[in-house]
Amino acid sequence: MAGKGPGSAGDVWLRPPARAARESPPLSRDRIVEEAVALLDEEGADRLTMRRLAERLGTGSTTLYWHLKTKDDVLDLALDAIFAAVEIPGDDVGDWRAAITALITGWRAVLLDHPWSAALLGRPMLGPNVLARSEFLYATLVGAGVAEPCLTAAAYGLSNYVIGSALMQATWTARAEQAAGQATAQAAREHLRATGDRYPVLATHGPLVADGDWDASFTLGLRWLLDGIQAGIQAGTAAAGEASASRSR
Amino acid sequence: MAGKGPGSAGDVWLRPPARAARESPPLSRDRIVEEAVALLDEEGADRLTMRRLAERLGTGSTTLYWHLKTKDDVLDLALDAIFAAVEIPGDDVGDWRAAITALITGWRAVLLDHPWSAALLGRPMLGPNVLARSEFLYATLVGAGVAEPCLTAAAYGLSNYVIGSALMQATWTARAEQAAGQATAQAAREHLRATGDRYPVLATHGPLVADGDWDASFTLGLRWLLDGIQAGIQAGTAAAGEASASRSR
DNA sequence: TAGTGACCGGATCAATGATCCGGCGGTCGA
DNA sequence: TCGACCGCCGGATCATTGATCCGGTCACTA
Repeated sequence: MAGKGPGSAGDVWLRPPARAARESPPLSRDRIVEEAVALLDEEGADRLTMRRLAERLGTGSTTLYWHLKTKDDVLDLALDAIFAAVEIPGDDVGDWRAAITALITGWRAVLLDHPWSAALLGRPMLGPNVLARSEFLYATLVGAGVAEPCLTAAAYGLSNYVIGSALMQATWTARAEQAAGQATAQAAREHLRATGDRYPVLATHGPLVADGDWDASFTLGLRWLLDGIQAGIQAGTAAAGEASASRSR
Repeated sequence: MAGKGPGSAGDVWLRPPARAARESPPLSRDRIVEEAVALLDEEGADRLTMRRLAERLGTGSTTLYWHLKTKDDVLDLALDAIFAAVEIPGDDVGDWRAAITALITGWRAVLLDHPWSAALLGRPMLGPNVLARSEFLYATLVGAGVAEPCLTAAAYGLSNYVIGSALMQATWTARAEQAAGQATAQAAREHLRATGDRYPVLATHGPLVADGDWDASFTLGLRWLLDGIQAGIQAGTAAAGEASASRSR
């Protein structure tokens, strides 16, 4: 009743302190994204709200919209931000297989470190961090001699494989501290056992019966893909050599 | 003003017709899911709301909650429902590679036919349709002689590969009639060209510069995986034979 | 004929994404 | 030195959405 309107110069105590008197810097886009990642890590994707994010930043929720257009921006930026942790192999690693293995492994580790990221993979990833790592992937493949029919297939295959693997594992793996995942996996096991007569092989050999070694399976599949790519290189060079030989003849 | 309260027996014209007089059956869970799939196909995932779904079904939104517990139920059921269209190969197909190729290809086709499904892959898939196809996958692998270290890796690798591929392609592919996807891809190309100096290889060989042949790349990667699995079989039998030989010796 | 249970929906609630519009305070030019 | 501009902030508010309360209708049965 005493107020003359929103933000009117009422009692000093009701006004926010001057910007200079605050401890925090003036809220950059980077700070928002950083806090968003922290919030996502701690509470999961469905708990990320503009209000909650603003609260953690000590600002009003509407302020965020000055730095970002929509909530999707936050998610896109957060998704790209975590890829900064993926180390791009230097020139000191051995062959191209080692380099790609290192990159893909790091990619996977990041996705699993931030389980919420798996659900966001269904959006265009055009951030600088992601692009830089894709650039390295392509460059390494090209440097290894992978030619165009196989090049796209190799890059796609590797990317899709990591993404799919991380998505699946994040779906099923229960972070030790979170009970929900455990409950889901447990219920799934139960469900499978209950209907075991309908799915005999799944009930015996399937996943979930005893969650296998994700890492080992991933590594094995990755090796298969790399073997295939390598075979493609040799076939390509052989064909090229053959062609040049026949041409010179 | 004339009404005595919600649902009170006012004018006949205001009351819904008797159930028997209606044309549609009494709204089963199956009918809801069927309509949900149609709605998702036509308008996409973000346009699926309980109200809109109920409206299409000619009922009130609250009625849906008698048949389903939450909206997630709708999504889970819809996701499983589309897999009914994946044909499980019969015994007449040739070797195990042909059978698995057929299954995986069908799996992929379904995911691409319903682009909204890609975004839902991050949830436990325990529906009967999905389980039946996973059962077939495992059974075929076991029948082909894939032993346990490779079995999990093979099943996971194949599943993850399809899922990742479909997710990526659904993200980037523009349905011809939808402008949004075209615009995104176009903007992405533009973006890549603009920052081409930072990503030289991507700008030349990368995707997006000229969207490659998704099908061919997918097929190639699938062949690599199958080759790896096949090699695993032979190595496994060789090792087993060796072990038994050394044991018998 | 009275009662039971499957099925339906208007009104309503809380949470959320997004926007309107006004306000502060530092800075820059005159 | 002063006043106008601009980058930055936020209270109040709106529309939408998922979900629930509670009462109503109807077919069927005893």
